[in-house]
Amino acid sequence: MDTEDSDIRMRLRRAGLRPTRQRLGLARLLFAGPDRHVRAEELSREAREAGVRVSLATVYNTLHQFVDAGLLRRVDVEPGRACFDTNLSRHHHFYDTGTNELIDFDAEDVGITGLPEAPGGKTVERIDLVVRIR
Amino acid sequence: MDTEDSDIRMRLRRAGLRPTRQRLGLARLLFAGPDRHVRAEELSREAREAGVRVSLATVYNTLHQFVDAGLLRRVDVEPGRACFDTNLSRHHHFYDTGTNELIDFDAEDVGITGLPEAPGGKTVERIDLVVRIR
DNA sequence: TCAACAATTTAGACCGATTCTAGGTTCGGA
DNA sequence: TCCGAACCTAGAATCGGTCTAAATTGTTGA
Repeated sequence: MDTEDSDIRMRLRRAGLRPTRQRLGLARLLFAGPDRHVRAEELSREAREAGVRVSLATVYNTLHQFVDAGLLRRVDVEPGRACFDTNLSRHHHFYDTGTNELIDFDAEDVGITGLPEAPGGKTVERIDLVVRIR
Repeated sequence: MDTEDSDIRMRLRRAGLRPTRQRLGLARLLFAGPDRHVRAEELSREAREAGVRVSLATVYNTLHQFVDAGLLRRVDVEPGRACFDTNLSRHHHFYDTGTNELIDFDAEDVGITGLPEAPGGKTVERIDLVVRIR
């Protein structure tokens, strides 16, 4: 898409990131289509298959820059490897401990009561709910 | 402690684990004193300092065996490394994203409503709540 | 008690995921 | 067009963790 493309360019610009060939190629893979969870190695393979020439190091760099820019969210549930989530809305996760699959669910309907104050006068940044299923 | 020691011996026995010098030494480090969070590398260092001769491989093996035996719980919040928790009661965690520190809080007072059904007819194994603070 | 055998431990090799390094490339403004 | 900063890259290095094969140690039954 052309509108999508210039949208991405603008979001990168706003984050102080030059819209390079590599970043645009990866962004297209990430943001075309529905929300998804992806790992670096996997995205690297997809890029290769789609003819986007980009090194693995750049895939890692780009994913982290996108997280810092608020284009992606990082999810830590699996031990020893990072997962990146294109869904930026308030949501939580089911985590299937058998298949290692992550499934989003909307946070709007979820209510959490009885949380204690954050210790040491710290500020709550985010609340992550992981429902482990089997 | 002597009573503590024979208690640990018994719990290991019940789990089908021989109470070896290494396992007893690590168990003493883990379970003497208040509840704690610990990583393998750290426990290995503590053992060395306490004069408990045990290889890093055995520390890893033992931690996993203790988790399987229900003596420890594994916590996954930090990317790329496992943390083990001696607190077996129902509780959740504050996670200080600045210091990487984990702080327990009781789950008894916490209420969670509006959770969707587990997808695919799966069973809910556990619900982990991580309050990220800064 | 002790032989015998399974469980355990170990050093060190190995692994996958990720980061680092150093040098070459490209972008964008003057 | 030229320059400097931002960027990309291959390959080395690192990190947490696992595996392997051989030595050691518990346990058990005679």
